[in-house]
This record gives sequence, structure tokens and C-alpha cells, in this order.
Amino acid sequence: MQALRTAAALFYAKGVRAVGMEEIVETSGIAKTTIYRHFPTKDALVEAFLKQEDAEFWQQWDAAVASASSADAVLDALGDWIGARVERPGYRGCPQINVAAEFADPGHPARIVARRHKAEMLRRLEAICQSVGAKPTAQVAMQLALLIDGAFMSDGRLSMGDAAATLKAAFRRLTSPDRL
Amino acid sequence: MQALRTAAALFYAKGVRAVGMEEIVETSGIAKTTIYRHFPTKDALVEAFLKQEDAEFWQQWDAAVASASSADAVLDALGDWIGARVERPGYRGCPQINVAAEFADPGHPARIVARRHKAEMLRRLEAICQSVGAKPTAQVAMQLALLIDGAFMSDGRLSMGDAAATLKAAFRRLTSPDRL
DNA sequence: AAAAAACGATACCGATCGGTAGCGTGTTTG
DNA sequence: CAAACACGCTACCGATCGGTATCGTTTTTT
Repeated sequence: MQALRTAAALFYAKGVRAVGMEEIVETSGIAKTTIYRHFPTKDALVEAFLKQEDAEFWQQWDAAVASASSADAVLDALGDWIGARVERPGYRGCPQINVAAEFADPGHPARIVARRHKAEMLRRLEAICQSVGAKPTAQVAMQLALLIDGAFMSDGRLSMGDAAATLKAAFRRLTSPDRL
Repeated sequence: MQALRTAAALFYAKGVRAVGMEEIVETSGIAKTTIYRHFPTKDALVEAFLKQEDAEFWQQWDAAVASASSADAVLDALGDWIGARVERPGYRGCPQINVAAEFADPGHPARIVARRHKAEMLRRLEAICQSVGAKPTAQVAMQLALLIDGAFMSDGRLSMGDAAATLKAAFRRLTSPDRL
């Protein structure tokens, strides 16, 4: 669906509520009727947008981590990847969090996708913390998750320094198995 | 302005774009004419909302930190305060970040307030890192900022464990002046 | 008590919102 | 070749959007 790709780009760049269906029609060249044949409501389109973002996210995550040999190397690779992602021109924060900010209803279909996305991230971070031997596994994983989400929502502040270096240094300190 | 208080509550609970002026009128009992005499546009009202949130935030921050004697005690106090804040019922993330997610234009008056707010936070964290002797001062301050923003936007995930404990442990590890 | 400022109520504005109906044109599938 | 399907186009729907005009009433100030 070319309509979904266009909608996703507009939703991310301008915010979901700021983009009307007509704008998606004009930008994509797809008729409004056709869009509504594939997605019964705008909410469904937003949900599809987040699902697509989720899929691409883990795809890139896996690619970034693929060549890492050790668990520590995985963390470094993640730091590099996230740093580069945040510094990308046009980056405007985590789409899952952005949508959650726009739609207050926790039962909104898109919110459910966002929650699953963040749960999956925590799950993966816990696995990493496990193999790296970080002390209270669950707690350190949560700390890494907070750090990453904070990086996503830093609104360019992080880009002023070396984002990747900042993240990797924090990853190392938080996962180091030394003393209290 | 009672209208601002009502608007602030609605904006935070439902999202700015989800709240119409008419809803503010009905909820506050203030006539629409009166609101527009004090705030020329809705954007101005949103800006005032964030300015008010900013003021209250630092007021509470200062209060939370007031009784701390050492620099380390300041960090612990912040961890406790943020942990309690995030776990509060009806908490829906940092209003500054939420508004930034809703309004893509970086020049929006509310976005400027949000940027100043985050710059002020980084400034304060740098001062704390300075007095606690954290190694690359600016970098550690940024790491603390990311952690805090991540906590704000954790959407309840953090509340499932002990939020304050998770934050304080991370604060300690990130600011500890030891090796590497 | 008089003048000035603030407020409330109603009615309205054009624009846009998400969503639908109807109809014609291709394009695939059998 | 024919039947089914997918798409585009136009026009339209009621509702709501942010914002304004008008006017009478209340409250404050002097």
C-alpha cells in the first residue's frame, strides 16, 4: 500500500492529528475511497503506521547487532546505531512515544502496538543484561530502556555532543558488574 | 486565570489537539470571549500552559532538593521525587515532550518554552555533576537527562518496579567517579 | 455615585475534520 | 471473452475546528 507509506511519512513528520486524510490523498495520489477500502478508519491507519515502524525498527536493530561477537559488542553496536539514528536529519523522536502522546486513550489500537513495542525492547534488553552479567538484571535493563527512550526524545540535545559515545559510556557504566 | 488552569488540566490529560476551545469553555465556565481577551490564540494558551508547567516543575524540584545536605543526597532526592511523580495516578508523561510531539514546527512558541525547559534541566544536572565530581561532567549530565526524560515517557513501565530505586541506582552508577 | 474595565451569552464565520455514496474506468482472474 | 475486482473521481455529509462580532451585565476603580 503506497498510501500507508505516504501516511507514515506524513504522520511522523507532522504528527498524526496534524495530518488530514485529504493531505494523504493529495500527497500519495491514492483516492480516499481506496484508502478507506484498506483501512476502515484513520485510527486503523495510525495503527498500521506504528506496526510498520515497529517492524522496521527491529529489522534495523537486528542488522546493527548482527556482526557483534560478544554481549558487550552488542551494547556498543546498539549505542552506535541509536546515536546515528537520533542524529539523522528529520529525526523527530520515537514514533511510538509520539503517538502515545497524541492519543490519551490507553485502549487506542495504536497505543497497544506502542506498548507491545516497548515491552519487546525491554525483553531484548533483559536478555542482553543477562548475558553480560549485569547485576540486578531487570533493573539494569529498565535503566537501559529509559536511557534509550530518553535519547529518542531528546529533541536534538543529544546531537550536540557525540550521541553514540554518550550512550555507549552510559551502557558500560550501567552494565558493569562491579561494586555498588 | 481560571481558564488557564482548566485548559492546562485538559491539555495534559487529553492532549492539546484533542481539546477544543469549546470544551475549555464548558469545563471552566469562562466565556470564550474572555479567554480570547487574555490569550489571542490557542497557541498562546498552549504556550502559557507549558510556561506554567515549567514554573511548577522547578518549584517542586527545588522543594524536593531543599533538605539535601550533600550533592549525592541531592541526586537521591531527585530520584525519589521523580519516582513518585511518575507513579502518580493520571500521570501521562512530560508535558513539554508531549507538546513537542504534537507540534512539529520547532518555531512554535510552545516548542521554544519546551526547549528552554530542557536546557535548564541540563544546566542544573551539570551543576550537580560538577559538585559530585562526575567524570566527563557534561556527558554524565546528559546521561542523567536522558534517563530522567526516559522515566517521564516510560508510560507506566517504570511503575511496575520501584521507580525511585531504579533511578537512584542508575544515578549512582553514572556519577560514580571510578574507573574507565 | 459615576466612569471604566472586565465578563458572560449568543450567534455566527469560513475552513476543515473523518467518512460515505455513486459512478465510471481499468485490470486482473477464471 | 466475461465476470469479478480494484481503483480513481467528484460530490457530498454532519460535526467540529479556531476565532470573531455584538451587546448586555457585572464588577472594579476613582
